[in-house]
Amino acid sequence: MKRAIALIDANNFYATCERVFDPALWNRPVVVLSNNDGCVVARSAEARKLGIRMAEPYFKVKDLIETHKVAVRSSNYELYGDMSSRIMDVLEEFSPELEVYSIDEAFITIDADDRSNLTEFGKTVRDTVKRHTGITVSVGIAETKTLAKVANHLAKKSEKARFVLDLTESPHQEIALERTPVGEVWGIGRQHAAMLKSYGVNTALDLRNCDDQWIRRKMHITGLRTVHELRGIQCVELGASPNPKRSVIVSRSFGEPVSTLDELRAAISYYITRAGEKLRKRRLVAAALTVFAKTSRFNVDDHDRYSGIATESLVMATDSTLELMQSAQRILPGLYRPGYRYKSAGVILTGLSSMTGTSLRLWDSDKYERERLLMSAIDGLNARHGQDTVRCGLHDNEGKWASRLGLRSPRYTTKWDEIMRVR
DNA sequence: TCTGGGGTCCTAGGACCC
DNA sequence: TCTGGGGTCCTAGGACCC
Repeated sequence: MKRAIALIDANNFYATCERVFDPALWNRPVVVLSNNDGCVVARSAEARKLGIRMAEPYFKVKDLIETHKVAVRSSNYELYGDMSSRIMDVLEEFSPELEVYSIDEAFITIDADDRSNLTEFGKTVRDTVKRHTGITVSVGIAETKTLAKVANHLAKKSEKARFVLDLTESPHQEIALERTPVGEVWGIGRQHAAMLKSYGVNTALDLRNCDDQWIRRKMHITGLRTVHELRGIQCVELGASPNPKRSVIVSRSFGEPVSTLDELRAAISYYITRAGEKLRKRRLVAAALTVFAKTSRFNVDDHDRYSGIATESLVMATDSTLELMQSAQRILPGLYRPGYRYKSAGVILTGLSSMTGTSLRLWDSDKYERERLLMSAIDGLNARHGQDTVRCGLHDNEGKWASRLGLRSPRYTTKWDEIMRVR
């Protein structure tokens, strides 16, 4: 049986989520901002046309936004996450093999014996997702993930083809590759794109025709895989779903810069709390913890720039917020340097493995068992009464470091008191 | 004044071992 | 003064992704 891969990717996902719950936004351009209201991370088609670019700092486009009455929202990840899982539920019905690649896209494998039907299949997928969730998706179909990405990219630009493109037939494939700038290929970032262009490799087709040895030398094994994928040779397997996570990261940039160790302690406490919740939700334990704090990367003067990082291996892998917090507070002073204005910080948990009970603890097992009961009680209370109703630690939950989230829409689907009202 | 967050994979280089 | 070879494991940092 011949198989093909389809990439399904939501169009302007965050902006469309906002519109689904606030139909007045359909008549206006919409942008969604990142945490701390820092950058534009999603734009409706109209906002895109105004020249607002992806990842552009908000303050740089504020005037443009006001002039054109663009609707602005802070990120509402609870809402987007919930909409995302609804889309994935629909996709799962179309294929047993589903890889959720990001919040707004997924790969599925499909039976490609009857090639004439692939475009129709794509349209059915798109229509069904639209009907069940209100979200429009694009569908790109090809022999490998990288080619499916190319197909999806072109499908997005073609409302006429109703956002579906099948590239399994080779003449279409050549034309598509020729129209795709090399920097738009999945896996080719800014550095590699610039390098390739300096050698006259400008399109995806040029890249496909490059010499293997040369690619290996210039872009290592990952670059070579990309080139093979463009030739239709599958190198990037469909990930098992859900693929196990290798790290948990919680980091934020601060509302305002902070300078004292105490303020950093409070921020790190908050991040550890979030990280512990993530660990327990995924039923994982961590064997090592990293803490970092940095000044703004936009500081011009070298003397104003600093980035401190420290890692500690934990004697026993843990998911206890208390243990993680003790470790983090222990190593934080080692990376702190007075005299800097810190603009962001975070924690990284690594050495993850699944929770298999506590019987392997050689010592402190009673204490750990008590902490586990405590954690699950706290998680339960917070789930019912709201985040941080009960929390661990000595530190204040607010401060200059807290992020700004001034323009967030209600969490319509996950919070009872923010549910939509129909008058 | 104001510039996101959460991930993955790969490589180089150091520590350490026999 | 001369100064192996092969291997593993760990970490830091780069490049990339959405």
